[in-house]
Amino acid sequence: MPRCWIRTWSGMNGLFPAMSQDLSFLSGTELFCGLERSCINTICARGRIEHVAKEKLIFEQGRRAGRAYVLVEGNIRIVQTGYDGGQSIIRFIAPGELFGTVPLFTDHQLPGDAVTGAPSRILSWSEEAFLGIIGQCPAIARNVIQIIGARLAEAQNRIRELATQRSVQRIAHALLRLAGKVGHTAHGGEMINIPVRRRDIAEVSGTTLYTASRTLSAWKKAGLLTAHNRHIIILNLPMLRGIAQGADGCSFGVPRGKKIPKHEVGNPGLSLRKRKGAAASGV
Amino acid sequence: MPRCWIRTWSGMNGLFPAMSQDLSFLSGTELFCGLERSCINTICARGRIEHVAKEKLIFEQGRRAGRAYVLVEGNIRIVQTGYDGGQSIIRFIAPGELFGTVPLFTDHQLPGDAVTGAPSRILSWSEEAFLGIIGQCPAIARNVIQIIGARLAEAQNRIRELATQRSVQRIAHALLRLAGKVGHTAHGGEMINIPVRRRDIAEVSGTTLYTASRTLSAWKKAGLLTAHNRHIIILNLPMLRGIAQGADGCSFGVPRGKKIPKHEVGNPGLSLRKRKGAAASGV
DNA sequence: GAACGAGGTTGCTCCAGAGCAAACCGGGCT
DNA sequence: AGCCCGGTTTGCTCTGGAGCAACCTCGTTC
Repeated sequence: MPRCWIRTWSGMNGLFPAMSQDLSFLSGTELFCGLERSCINTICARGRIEHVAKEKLIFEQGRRAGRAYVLVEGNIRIVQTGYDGGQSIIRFIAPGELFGTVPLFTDHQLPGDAVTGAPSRILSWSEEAFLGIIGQCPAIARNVIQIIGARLAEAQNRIRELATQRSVQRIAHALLRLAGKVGHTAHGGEMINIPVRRRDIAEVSGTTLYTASRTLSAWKKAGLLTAHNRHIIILNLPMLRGIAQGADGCSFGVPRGKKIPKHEVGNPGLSLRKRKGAAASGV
Repeated sequence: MPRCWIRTWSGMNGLFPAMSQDLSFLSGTELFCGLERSCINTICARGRIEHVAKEKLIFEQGRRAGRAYVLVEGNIRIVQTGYDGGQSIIRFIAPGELFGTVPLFTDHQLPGDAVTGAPSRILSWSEEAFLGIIGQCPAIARNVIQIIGARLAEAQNRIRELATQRSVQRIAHALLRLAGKVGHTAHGGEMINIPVRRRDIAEVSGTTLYTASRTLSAWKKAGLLTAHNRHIIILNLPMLRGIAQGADGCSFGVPRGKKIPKHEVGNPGLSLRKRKGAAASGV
């Protein structure tokens, strides 16, 4: 886990020129994929590095987008808030990922708040610098298209899920996506390397805190996963995949109030009337 | 309305080289925006034009993406189908729009079926040709990023809507988006220039045929819109916007079975307990 | 013009899950 | 140690809207 070794500032301070930092891992990231090291170094030198404490705001929804960001270390969530407070987590950003950059190409409106979930290191460029880089380096332009394209495909999958699946499946999908992104085998399972609250789960999967809590409780009880404070470890990945696919499995439909009639669990019969369904697994 | 003057073939036939067609309007479209005419002509000459009858499949979900398409005339819907039949309309394509192209940059998996809703003319390029064009013409590359970026932003809005709004608001949003895209003032209202079935409405707004039908019926009854066979005309745009914003307005909450207790309509009290809410209007 | 079929409407039932309240739990700070 | 506070759990209630069935409407075909 990332450790916070700098925590003297309150907001976004601690600027450094991006050189002489350990940025070698960048060559494997989505944005720099396929570029040669020297090129990456040059590009990095034109950016700057910031250290940010956890639970700090990097940028705010609705503000004018003016920089391109890459997360170097830590994690970030992008949260879109409705005019009356409804929130939805657009995505979690893991190290190596680009963020806050798309609106540079469109309406310059940042689509959500970016909030650190852990002490983080962020590399960023001014708009001019980034556009310059893109102009000079077609490989980066292509990578940007690829990144946005992949996110669009994922978003479309999420839309279909929200429209046609029930909360249990969506929560399963959310966990699987997180595991795919920041998963890390440990403690006999796949551990999600970002501290997530029940509320976060709810906001990525389009349900409520309560439903998320109940669902995870049920899964915990069933041995599908464990969770110590904000950390989730998936113990039975195949089963979770099954649930995500709509194979309601064995009455994991979250026990709620009314007892589930206990004639054999094998094939519940009721609640099998799934709604509609989902397709080609989400990205 | 587009008229089909060629209808001799059954599937995707009627190929023509893209020259000598009336493609002048392309200069105003998202992909070619900002390019000079001569450049557009050259690019078009490298593509081909196809005429397709209505309700025909242009490409199929899951197939390998191999071409970049621009709709010249007609309309198309992109439908993503779940493994068990659940469907969601990813988007409607209006003349001038790019489609089927994003996966060329990612995994080459087409995200849904493309189906014509009217006789259509389609301009398209092979993958190599399109990549060549992009490589030679940075303005096009920038336009592609912009197009995908805007769609991503819209998708994120839809996600939040699905997660936090109720069906009535989502349906209102869907209609407003359609009106914004293919709207055309006529018959004393804003007419949606694509024939949409109730089922289509349901599939863009993430609800069911029944709910969509009930909602539109209620609105029709309230004089908010009219609909002759597949054509919808919005008569009261501001009111519809209000509903989309969550201003539940005056009990347009779809009358269903139980009568709404009729103490003053002014401020219903109940059903005011909106769920959560939406933000900065969807793209 | 009769028959057909796709689409639209509507009554009825029922349940998934939203929403509230109250209790609980654990970590960090004093 | 004890308190505080954010997060979690869970019982209970209530409703939006899914899902079915029956029926209606209208455009197309024979």
